[in-house]
Amino acid sequence: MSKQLPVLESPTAGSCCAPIAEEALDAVQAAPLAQQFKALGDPIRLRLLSRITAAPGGEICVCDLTGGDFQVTPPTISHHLKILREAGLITGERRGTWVYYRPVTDVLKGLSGILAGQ
Amino acid sequence: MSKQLPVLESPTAGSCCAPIAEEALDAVQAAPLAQQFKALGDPIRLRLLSRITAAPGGEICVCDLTGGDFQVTPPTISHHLKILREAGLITGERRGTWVYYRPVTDVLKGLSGILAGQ
DNA sequence: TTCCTGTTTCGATGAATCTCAAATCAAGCT
DNA sequence: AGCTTGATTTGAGATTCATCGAAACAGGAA
Repeated sequence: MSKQLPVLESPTAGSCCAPIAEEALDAVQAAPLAQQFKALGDPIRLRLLSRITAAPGGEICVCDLTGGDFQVTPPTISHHLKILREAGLITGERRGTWVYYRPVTDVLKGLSGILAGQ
Repeated sequence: MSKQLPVLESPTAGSCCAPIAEEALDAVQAAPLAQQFKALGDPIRLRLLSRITAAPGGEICVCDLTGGDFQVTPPTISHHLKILREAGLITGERRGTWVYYRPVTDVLKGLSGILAGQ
């Protein structure tokens, strides 16, 4: 379910993507964006994404996440990773025993652009 | 409760603010950021913020929000505006009969920078 | 094959959230 | 004062979410 970010076409300045500052969102446009921001709206998920994005090599093993200083059980970690995955913010891949996650930078940059005001 | 965004000092590249790509967030740093992203994680709030940010003159009257095409009652609109307000994303001011809201652009740009990866 | 470690899914529970109707507050007007 | 309009707050109902323990699944090693 790798839902792509519906980057809004900017009718005026055709640089990148229309931020909320230029034109009001309708219900259809707002729904997927809200899902992505909601995925970011949890301290644990924000820290998980932070760890994934800051990881050297652009990816991180789940074992380095569950063993971390998060005060939650592995099932909870997995639950939060799933929400980030379903929002399209990260992707996961199993290689042998371990599962590796990496950020979807295009989606993150898209959200950033929407917030930027340009 | 106009909570300022705790812009993270970047120890390495001292350009603006440390995005999640550079250093992992700890629990203390993540909490206020999560509150702000959570405030964005609702379609109605996203559309409200969009309307506010896109408003000519930089502000908009609540009467132009409640009368809009949102399929919710005025109390619900007011509830969502309060959440955006408490997250520090907008500010409201009463001038006579009507209440006007405007975005807190610094906070929005701060969130954008955190997502941008630089 | 049988174990063992790592990860995800399932089921349940308590907390948080969204929405509305009713009540309350704020400001202007008669 | 009393009345009207606009906006918020309160209280209640229904839904969603976060978290856990237990179970199931995936892959490697003995």
